[in-house]
Amino acid sequence: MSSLTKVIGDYIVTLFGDSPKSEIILRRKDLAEKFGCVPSQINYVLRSRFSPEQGFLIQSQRGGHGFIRIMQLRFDDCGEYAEHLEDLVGDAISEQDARRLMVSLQERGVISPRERLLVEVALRNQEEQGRVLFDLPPYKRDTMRAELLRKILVSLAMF
Amino acid sequence: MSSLTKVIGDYIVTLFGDSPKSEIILRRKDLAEKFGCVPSQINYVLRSRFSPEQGFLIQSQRGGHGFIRIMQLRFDDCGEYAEHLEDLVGDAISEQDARRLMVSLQERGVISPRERLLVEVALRNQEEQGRVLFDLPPYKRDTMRAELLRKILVSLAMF
DNA sequence: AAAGCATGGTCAAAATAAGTCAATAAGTTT
DNA sequence: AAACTTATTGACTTATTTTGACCATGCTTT
Repeated sequence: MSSLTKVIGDYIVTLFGDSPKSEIILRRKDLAEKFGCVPSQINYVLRSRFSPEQGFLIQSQRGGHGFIRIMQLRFDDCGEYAEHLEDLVGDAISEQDARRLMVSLQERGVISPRERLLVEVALRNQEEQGRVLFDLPPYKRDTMRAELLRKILVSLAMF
Repeated sequence: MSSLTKVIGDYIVTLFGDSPKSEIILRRKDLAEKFGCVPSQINYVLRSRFSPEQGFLIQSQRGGHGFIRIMQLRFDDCGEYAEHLEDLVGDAISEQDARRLMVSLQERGVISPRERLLVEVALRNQEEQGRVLFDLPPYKRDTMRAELLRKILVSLAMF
């Protein structure tokens, strides 16, 4: 039993396959018509299968000549590496270990210096807000750090 | 199947490309005639595609020998550019506006697609935690989003 | 200086198309 | 079968483009 969501998701994936391009453009209305569903179902498909966490970026425009553009930023066979990274980060990670990991990833060319800077800024920001705004205990901050780091690394796990 | 607005916008961009100058001058009436539209459509193109947020400044003059001058903003040093970015983000920014800004920055080559992906993941993570974990009101989330985005963009601008 | 013509600006309506949200429904897991 | 997760729907909201009527401004010619 295949859900409509899966069918539509698979169809979108084939659109990527047809050309070597890593970007496709759709009309929400047309897609909905093609699969005989309400337009908002397309939003659900996109939200559940083509999120940034899954390596896709979406850009859309409403109104006249509206469109939905989906960009794929990820190789398909990097699942193993992503899993490995998830293991490395784990459920909780200290500030120090996080930094060590980032340094190592940068040295191995997995991420660029700018990307590392970006991640560090994001982590520090979260850390500071957790401490100052919500007075979170250290362990909670470690798990939240791990969560953010995992999401970021998995989404970047390509190349 | 491009909108007229996009066609005209693209045409204007080619005008910049033709000369090394960072400034062009045109006649609203002539442009409207060239593309077979009402003159006010040109105003719409300018408002929607050549705003200060998108790196352009516009001067115009009515009457006899009226004209429209479009200037491309350029920044001489990183600090200035960082300041500009901070202004663009402001104290609070919606999810949509943040995404629009990222798209525009990526299209202008200020950030790479990977960097944009990374920022989106970080923003979405913060958004979700603010909503689910702390039940923050929308405005608070907008200010926190602005804070994170400002930190990230400024740090990248300095790099 | 006034009148007239040549430009550009503003605003709002109409047409079009996408997004959100919450109520159900349908599957899955325990 | 209860609880939980995932999928489906549709009413309502928001955004973009196109068009046109009306307004403002600045040369040019009297």
